[in-house]
Amino acid sequence: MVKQEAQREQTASMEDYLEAVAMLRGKGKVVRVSQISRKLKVKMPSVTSALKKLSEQGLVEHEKYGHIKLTLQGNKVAGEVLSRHKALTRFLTEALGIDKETAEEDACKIEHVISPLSMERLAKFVEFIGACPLGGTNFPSRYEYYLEHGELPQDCSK
Amino acid sequence: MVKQEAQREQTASMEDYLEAVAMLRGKGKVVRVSQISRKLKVKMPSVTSALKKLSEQGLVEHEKYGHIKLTLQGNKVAGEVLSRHKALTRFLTEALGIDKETAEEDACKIEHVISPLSMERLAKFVEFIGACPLGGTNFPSRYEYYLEHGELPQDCSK
DNA sequence: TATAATTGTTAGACTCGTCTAACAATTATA
DNA sequence: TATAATTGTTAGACGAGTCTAACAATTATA
Repeated sequence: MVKQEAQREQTASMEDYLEAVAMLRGKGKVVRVSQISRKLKVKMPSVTSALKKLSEQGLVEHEKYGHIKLTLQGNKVAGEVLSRHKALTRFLTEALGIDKETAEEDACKIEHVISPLSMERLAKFVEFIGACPLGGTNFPSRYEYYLEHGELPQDCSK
Repeated sequence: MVKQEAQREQTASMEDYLEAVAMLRGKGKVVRVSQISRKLKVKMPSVTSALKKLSEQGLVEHEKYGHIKLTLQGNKVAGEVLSRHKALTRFLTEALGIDKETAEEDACKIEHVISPLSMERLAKFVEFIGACPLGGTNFPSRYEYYLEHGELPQDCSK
């Protein structure tokens, strides 16, 4: 059995690059340095150098002038970042009523610094107010109920 | 009339130093390099060098081996950071039920990256769920009402 | 008060992530 | 296919922020 590459914590920047690759790959086609550059608003040499670093860490496959893809490991990390991103965006738009663009920008920053606990609670919070428009009194206690039991209190109006 | 020093955007680090000075000053006494060092978990030379930079920007007064205090300008910036910090902490503890320690840590990070719009909405959100425990149906529309009119809908149960 | 302990500063190294300038490869097109 | 346009890479500079090591000032104490 081969020893697993140690799972390193990534910096905000490196998480951004991984996330960008995942997002661009989503939109069909091959991922290009120029696209990442545009998306992250950095110059191409910055992308090249980031990809080199991520390759060395086994998170990305990238050969000169060639295709860019995430390894299994890289995919995992990117997926985690992406899921934080999505939950944050939902919270900002759906709970706080922030416009899509600002929400995306904020999510892009906060996703790198928020703790797992807060992240999890935030996601549950979004689920909760989506599912339970908070009929009846005492919102906090209903939310607590949801947190504890994992399901909505009986008297949630739809 | 003397030309005002241009208001510079601060980095997360510099905001941390300003905030630390404001917080430590709050706890009575004179602010010391060693305290800031402990609070921010950096070595003393890092503090010295940050204070030098902030002095040059007119945000802090600090002479060698001497006292450390915020200028009017510095006080303003620190106050803004601090208020974001407090609102975020309240949200995390009161709305999401996060423990104080985690909430503080997260607030310390998020305060540097969140947009003014999201910040304002978050603060209002905390106010809202504090004031209005969300009796009646349809939480989002009530929150909208609050955002638009600046006061609670009539049928908020206390 | 002499000495030890603490606190603070300076100098300089290092990492990270960005950039520009120059060049190389690839792709599109005249 | 020759040439132009685009895309990508390399090399090296730079700013920000941290650190360690060495030294200096201040404060506490024997």
